[in-house]
Amino acid sequence: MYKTHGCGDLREEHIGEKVTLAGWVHRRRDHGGVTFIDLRDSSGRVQVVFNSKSISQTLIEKIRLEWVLQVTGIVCLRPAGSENPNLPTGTIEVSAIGCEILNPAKALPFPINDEEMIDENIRLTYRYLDLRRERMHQNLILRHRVIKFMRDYLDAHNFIEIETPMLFKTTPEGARDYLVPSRLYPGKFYALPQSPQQLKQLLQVAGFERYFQIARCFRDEDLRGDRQPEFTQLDIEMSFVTRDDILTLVEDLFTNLVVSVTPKKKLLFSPWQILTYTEALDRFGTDKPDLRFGMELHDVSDVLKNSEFQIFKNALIAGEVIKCILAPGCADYSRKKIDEIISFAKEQGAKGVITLALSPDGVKGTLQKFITSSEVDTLCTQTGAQQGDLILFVADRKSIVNKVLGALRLFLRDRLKLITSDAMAFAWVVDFPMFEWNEEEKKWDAAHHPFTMPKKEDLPKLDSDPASVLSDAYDMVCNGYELASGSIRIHDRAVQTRIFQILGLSDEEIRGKFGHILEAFEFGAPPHGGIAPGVDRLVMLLADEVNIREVIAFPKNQSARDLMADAPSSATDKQLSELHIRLDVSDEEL
RNA sequence: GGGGGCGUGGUGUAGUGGCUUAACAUGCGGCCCUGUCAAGGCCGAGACCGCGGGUUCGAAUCCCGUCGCUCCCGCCA
Repeated sequence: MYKTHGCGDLREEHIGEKVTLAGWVHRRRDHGGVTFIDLRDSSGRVQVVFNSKSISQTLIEKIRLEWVLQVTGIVCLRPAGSENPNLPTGTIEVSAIGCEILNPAKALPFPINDEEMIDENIRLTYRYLDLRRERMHQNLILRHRVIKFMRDYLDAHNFIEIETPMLFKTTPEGARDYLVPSRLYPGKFYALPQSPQQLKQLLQVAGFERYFQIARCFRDEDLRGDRQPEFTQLDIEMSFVTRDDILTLVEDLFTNLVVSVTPKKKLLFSPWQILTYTEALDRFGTDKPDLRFGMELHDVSDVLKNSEFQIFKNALIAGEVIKCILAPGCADYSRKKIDEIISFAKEQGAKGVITLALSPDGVKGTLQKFITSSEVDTLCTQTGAQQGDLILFVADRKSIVNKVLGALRLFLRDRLKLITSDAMAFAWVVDFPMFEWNEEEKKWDAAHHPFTMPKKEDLPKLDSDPASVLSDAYDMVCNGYELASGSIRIHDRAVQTRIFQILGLSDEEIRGKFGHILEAFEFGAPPHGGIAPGVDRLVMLLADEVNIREVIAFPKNQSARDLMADAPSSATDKQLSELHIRLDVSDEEL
């Protein structure tokens, strides 16, 4: 080893010891006769003092930030008054008696000893330097602890971790697959898994009643702050369980994880709330509500059913709804602030936002002239609106109203700073619809995925009224993010085949794409179900980050490129020819 | 595929029609300095303001296009 101790591990108990350290120059303070260097390694930092005649002064003067040094010295108590209370090693220092430069460093493209926000382009190009920074170190250490906790917990609960292949099979449903061309089979492709869904179900057929995996998943869709093309799930599947068995286990896992890994986080609900999908949409306008604050949506179609206000009147005649949220204490909002709200709502798909301000000198806003005082009274009673509140109405189809007000709720959350830091509001959303109508392709899509078990009581409605069929699917949500999605699965060939048919797959496609799993169901498949919490998103929340790139060592940028390695990149003609691939792109595109 | 924001020395910012020979901090190079911890002091190098076109007597600044990054919508079973 190049070192006897970690820089950050030295304490007063080491005083008098001769130690050898190795690490990076975090900061240097050159006073001419004496030079201080803060040496950093993965354990932390310590101040090294160079004032001995035994070390060449010209050598020390050359040293710059991020050079890699090996330093031998004596651990000393710092002179009285020169302690640094901001450093765990602040009461001691290492008086150098020898120093070797292991590797110098060029001038850095951006500072490492500083948490200044740097352009993402540059950070990602020099990701290995970005990761040297304290914040990224802490994030990746946190990620490690989270994953270790999951493994330990599940191991203690008799789960078996099993790896499943990355090279698997493309499926017709779901996200766009990443395809991998096959050299040995011209014109054929593997697909990288969107999730190990089928494999974990087949492991249940195989008798592994409690399976888990820290599983990498791939989806070739556009990126978002909380979406990367490859991401990590804690994949869990269990046999002979009902929905509540899984919810109970996962709730216990996550509750203990947060308490133990990030004790400063406060769990707002224990036990967690359980909302139905319909309830979540009605009350919060989304199936992944942020429950850290109230500001619920109110359906006021009834209160305003006799309104003379043309927009409301027309909406109600068309069978649409009028819903509102209250912006507390915003009755005095200026035209400009209200315009910001309206333009945000329009981006979300609203035709507009109708306002009513309950200001001390009477009601104001768009509705002022069109609302009776008894309507105002009823409105206040029903919504809890108070003097000083601004009421924001949207009238439209229910789905649009929910989407817009749900987004507006989050907009106001940030604008009005409504959230307590460190709050974690976990909840379950259950009873999702089985199918969603795909207007573009005029067919039914699986709302969760096609292996989800419809609710038993809804099975008879599969043919007559697919829209009303609910499924045994559930989401875990937290602070406005979907952190996990799961379901009880179908384990019966006939039901599974029926679902594929409703989704518009031909018998041939069903046989070709899913024959293996259908056949497996005929060999004694146990009832089973599972869930897959997203590791990146969870760590992101625990690390107080707003982008999952911050908790992934080498992420892609928003255009799905790796700026450090410059991927994706061209393949050679030889590679392509071995893969039996001819390109259909112009030279400029290459 | 669509919309918003951003793009100025290595980095972070200021400058939004003439005061600019583009400013400040930090980093970089040099000199001084024996107790600092974001050390300090002095000196110096470093950006034709993402790129292309236009308006104007005059453009970092206004307009158009384009590229890149980012956030959002679509998409994400």
